[in-house]
Amino acid sequence: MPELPEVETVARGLQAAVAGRRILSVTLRKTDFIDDPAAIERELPGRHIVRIERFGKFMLLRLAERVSVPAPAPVAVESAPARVPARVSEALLVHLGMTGHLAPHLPEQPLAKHTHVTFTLDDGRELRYTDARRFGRMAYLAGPALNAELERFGADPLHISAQEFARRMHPSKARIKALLLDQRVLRGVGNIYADESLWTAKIHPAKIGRRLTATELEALRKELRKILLKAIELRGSSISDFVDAGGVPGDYQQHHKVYGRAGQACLRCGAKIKRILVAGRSSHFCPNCQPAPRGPHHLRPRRSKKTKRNRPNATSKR
DNA sequence: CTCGATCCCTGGACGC
DNA sequence: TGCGTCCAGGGATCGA
Repeated sequence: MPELPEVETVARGLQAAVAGRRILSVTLRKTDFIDDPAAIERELPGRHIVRIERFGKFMLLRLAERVSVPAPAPVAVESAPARVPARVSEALLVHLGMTGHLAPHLPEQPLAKHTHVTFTLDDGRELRYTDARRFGRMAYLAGPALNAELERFGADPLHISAQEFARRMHPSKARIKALLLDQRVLRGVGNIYADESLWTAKIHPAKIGRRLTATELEALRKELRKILLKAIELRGSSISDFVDAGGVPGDYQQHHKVYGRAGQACLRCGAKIKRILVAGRSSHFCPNCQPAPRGPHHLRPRRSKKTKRNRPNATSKR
């Protein structure tokens, strides 16, 4: 369930483990979660991984500029400025989706099931990406395309100011849960931390953004930040199979107050925690501490759907 | 603009 | 033990 704290945990692990390494070669297997597989095969071999950053739920593996043999200038023009190569920022974007893992391995370690990408590193190890459900995403992006991609996303919830938070949340007619999950508004919040922060701030998930008071908005911003920082400290929540880059699970799931506790007693007031669908996601809340907004349309029970699926194996673009 | 619905995908839980 | 069904959810997309 990689959300901001889990991705931060993995990014820190990778920063310690593989920053500075050079990629020697790339092996792709299933590629339907990769924007442009050929670009990865073409651009990554030979490149240094300068550092690993988190951007929302993405990891950015920043790549060093390609070492090019400087062609001697045929004519030295005395007044010409020194030829400075244009700095083009380049990165490999990795989104872990629901079940993605990116971690270094020794080459003799057997390939885990669903290993779709292997980067051979210059110290002999392999950086492997596995993702059973392939809800993740991988893309090589450079220059304007990289900037354009990053600009699609909203503010980092760890660093957003009170004013900016209110500016993004308050005018909206959307439900607060939908706003928290909308990566164009805030980048990095997913279902777990949305529910946890709404419970702590005592706000009903179906409340409309513009109906939140200034006090509620600020409580929400502060609680969200506090919860995310605590979760980072505990290396994330391991509720399915999340592990960090070293294979270690996180501990924050021990601290969940509402997520996954439907039917159990609210830890504040003892009322029974409910679960409803808001913005298409199961949302856990205390009906007593987080009173429903006015109107009958806020308390739909979760539907039980039945769907069928059939789909041949894909091995191309998205 | 915002909504729900639908799809993608697989492993795990559960009922029989 | 095995099979069918449901469910998890981030994100894209589509029509209302």
